[in-house]
Amino acid sequence: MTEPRSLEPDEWEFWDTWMRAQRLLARELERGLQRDCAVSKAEFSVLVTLWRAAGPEMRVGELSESLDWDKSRVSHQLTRMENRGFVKRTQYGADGRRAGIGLTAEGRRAAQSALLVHAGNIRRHFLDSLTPEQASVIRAWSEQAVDGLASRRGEGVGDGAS
Amino acid sequence: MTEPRSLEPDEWEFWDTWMRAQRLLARELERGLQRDCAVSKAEFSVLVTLWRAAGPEMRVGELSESLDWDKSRVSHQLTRMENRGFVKRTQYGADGRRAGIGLTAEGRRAAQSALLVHAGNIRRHFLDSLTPEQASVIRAWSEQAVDGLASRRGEGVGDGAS
DNA sequence: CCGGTGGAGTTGTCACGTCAACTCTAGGTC
DNA sequence: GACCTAGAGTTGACGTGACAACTCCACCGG
Repeated sequence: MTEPRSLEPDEWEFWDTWMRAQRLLARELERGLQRDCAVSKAEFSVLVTLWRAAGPEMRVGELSESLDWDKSRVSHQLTRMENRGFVKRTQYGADGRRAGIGLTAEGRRAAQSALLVHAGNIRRHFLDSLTPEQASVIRAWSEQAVDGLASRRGEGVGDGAS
Repeated sequence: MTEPRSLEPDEWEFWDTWMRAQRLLARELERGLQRDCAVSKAEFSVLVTLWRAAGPEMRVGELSESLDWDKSRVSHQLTRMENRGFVKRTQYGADGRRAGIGLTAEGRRAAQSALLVHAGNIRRHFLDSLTPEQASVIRAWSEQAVDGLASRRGEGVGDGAS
């Protein structure tokens, strides 16, 4: 009974609609960001993470973990953003080559305005469309889904034994 | 009051968790497909669409519309899949160069097995994790979101004036 | 001092996705 | 017939994302 049986038409339709909704929402938000701020979704994530960070600098590893991105992905993204002038890499130790990552002035400016625009779009396209009941149900599902799926990747949750 | 004000920390957390859940779910499903069937998400979409189609052939335009993908995206994807041996392009008219798209035998085989595996994964990671209440709320949200967002792209819904 | 091992970052390669520019054909219009 | 336009498909450039191979340095044991 555990073997995969195909889905009912009803279930397929549910799944399709759900995926489609996500895609449309993501698309809309990305377009908004691109149109109003000339910033991509990936750039936005990096900008905001750096902007919200405690200090003026972050290490690539921290960024990678905080974004839950592959390290190489972060590195590639930083290269592009360095070319655009949003971030700069600085040396860490004397001769060590560990790089610190910091926002440039333009990066800070972009982060601020993008954050504002994005917040507005999230509110308009998502939060405002939810009834309180929907919000609480969806919130609950999200949390349980993250728990269930994240633990599958060895993130050290629910390890149990000390 | 319509001007974008930033989100409350509470709302940001909600949004982050929700996005994270989607990302993890999508990642898990894509990995499953890749691991068990050696087929990517994009390939899967094309395979299934062609497989479910009425006739043995489809036009690029139909595929594009059915998937809600850019035509150039479809074309690129078909080129890759043609190289992999999943689909083939055939000529349409005598000398006209409009291409018909069809599955190869291997494409049909891949479509079948991928469909089965994917269905199992969707059930395991998504459907089975939902309480009936969550299912109905999420379904309702999806539908309303698709309506709201799709109309924004001139898909001919709710145009009102004749 | 030498070799090994492991963590941090980078780089290369390839698939995916978007946009704009292009080609080819068909169907007007004169 | 010559021109023009519209639609269908393709192509190229570029940003994005995943994965594996690589470089550097630090540390550890001999």
